Amino acid sequence: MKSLQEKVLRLVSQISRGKVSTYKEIAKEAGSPRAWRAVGNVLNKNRDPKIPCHRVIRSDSKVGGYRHGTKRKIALLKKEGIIINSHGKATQRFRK
DNA sequence: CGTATGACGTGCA
DNA sequence: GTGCACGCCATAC
Repeated sequence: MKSLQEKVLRLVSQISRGKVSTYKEIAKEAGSPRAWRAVGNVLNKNRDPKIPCHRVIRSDSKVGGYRHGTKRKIALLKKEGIIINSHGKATQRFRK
């Protein structure tokens, strides 16, 4: 039985560049549709350089937060090709 | 073992 | 449309 963290990290690392996913979707794919809370926690505590955690946004299409700073996350997403609205929303498509 | 926290989500005023 | 409050899971202390 893999820890939630392992599943989450794996799914996040599977996200293609230029695309984003949501905490809820990841939690659902991880096997716990109600664990989006834990998903965010895992990513926060486990800052892995090989995990594009900045590609994970909220279900509202909002960028959400980032351990390094939300601004940083937005900048990375923009570099990836994701367009962020003035309201902090990712107008680009999400999921893989 | 029990309490508190968190990069959240949804509902209601 | 905006703001507040409650609910939820897993992990850390």
